[in-house]
Order: sequence, then C-alpha cells, then structure tokens
Amino acid sequence: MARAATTSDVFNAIAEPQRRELLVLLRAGERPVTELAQELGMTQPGASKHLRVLREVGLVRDRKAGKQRLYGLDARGLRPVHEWTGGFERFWNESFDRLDAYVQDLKQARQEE
Amino acid sequence: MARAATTSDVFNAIAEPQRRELLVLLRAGERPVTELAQELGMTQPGASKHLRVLREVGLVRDRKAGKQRLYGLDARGLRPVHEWTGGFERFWNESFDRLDAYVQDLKQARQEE
DNA sequence: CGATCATATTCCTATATCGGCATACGTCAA
DNA sequence: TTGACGTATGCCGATATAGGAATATGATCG
Repeated sequence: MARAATTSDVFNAIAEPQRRELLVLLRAGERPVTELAQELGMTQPGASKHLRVLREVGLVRDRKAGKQRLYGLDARGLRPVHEWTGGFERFWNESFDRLDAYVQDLKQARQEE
Repeated sequence: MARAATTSDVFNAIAEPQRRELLVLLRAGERPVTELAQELGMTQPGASKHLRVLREVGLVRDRKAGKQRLYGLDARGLRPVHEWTGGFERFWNESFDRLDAYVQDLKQARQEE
C-alpha cells in the first residue's frame, strides 16, 4: 500500500509545509490564488493544487468574486489536531524522572482511546 | 519531487493513523514491540517500522531490557504541533465571511449562559 | 555452541504524491 | 465575438511511501 491520500484527513493535509504556510497566510483574510502564490513564491498551478487539497479536507473555502476566486480559512478542522496533541500536554511538561508517577495514574484509566 | 519524507518532521510522522495509535498507547507507559503490535492488530515488522519513524523524529525513545526493547513516549515534539494549531484557535468558530461579528456573538452568548 | 525468543532490516509491489509545463476553463470588457 | 485575465486541470517524471514475506540481527539460556 502507498501512503494515505493527503485528502484523507486533516493530519495528512497539513503534513505539507507549503499548505501550512497557505493556512497561516489566510488568517489575514480572504485572498485570490495568484496573490497567495506570489507571496509564498510558488507557481499559480502549485498554489491551486494545494488549495484544492485544503478545500477537500474542509480547511479552506472558496468564493467567486468576479474573475477571481477568493480563498478563505475555515480552521474548524484544526481543532481535532489541537486537541489530539493536547492529550500529550502533561508529558511534555514533566521531566522523565517523574513520568513513572503519571504512568501509574494512567494505567488505571487506560480505556480512554 | 515527491512528498517530503515522514522522517523529516513531526507533522509528517503523525500523519499516519497507526503511528498516532502507537503514541496514544505509549502514554500508558513503556512497552515492547510485540505487545504494541498485538494490541493494535499490526504485524511485528509493521510496528517496528512505524516505531522507527517515530524514533527518528524524536517522538519515541527506546531502551534495552534484556531480550526486549522497550519503547517509551517522548512527547515534547508534539508541542510545536499543538502550538501551531493553537494559532488558529480564534478562527475555529468563525463564520466564514463575518468573523468579527460572529466572535462578538459568541462572547456575548457565553456570558449569558 | 546451539536453540529460542524479540526485534530489525531487506526486498518487493502498488500507489500517492509534488512540482513543472502546457493547456483548458471561466469570467469580464470592449 | 474576441481578447485578456484569473484559475483549474491534465500529463509527466521522480520519489517516498505502507504493507507483506522472508530473512537477518541480537540477546538469553541450557
């Protein structure tokens, strides 16, 4: 089997650095493709393809505005990623010396995921 | 060019669902490969390969324990992902074309509860 | 040493990219 | 309609997978 499709879920979609850059740029507001491409130093077809992936996983929405097509952020899909990583928060705040204590705690409530 | 290597960064490493499952499982403590593989219904070589990727991006560390090799979580690498997604937190509840107004609505609604 | 258990690596196949280039499509203006 | 502009899509080549099977490496014990 090959790698999963980038359009399969948000985790795959944001694995691409340029797509992450696109998302960051879109926090400033809606933008047409050409502007995004230019600002990130990518070609127009390149930007279009990445935006397509982002749209297919729901991280981006598009809207026609005359000749242009404005892309805008829909960051709701990033929330699950934030929450999933947040499930590890206590592990990066604690030194490894004290991890064992947490491990014991977790062993009791171990059927969470 | 193809997609960047999974070993290049954490975003790519956690794009794989089985690797995420491994990480979740490791929150309960160190485990040998075979146990992890069995619990997740994967083959031993499959588990070994995924653990290798996780180790190369630093999300997992291993330690010899006799015949076995115990894998343990090192979740510090997940923090950048958490923080990156956190940068979109205020957009999660965004109404696509009227962010500011919607944010105000939410703030008010929250206070009225 | 030889046997056995635990884990890692190699070889293989099928597939999903990502980027570049050319081009098709869609919309507006004259 | 024709042309110009903005955007999307199709095709290509090169590469990095993920999974399966077989095998190699490593460690322990009798």
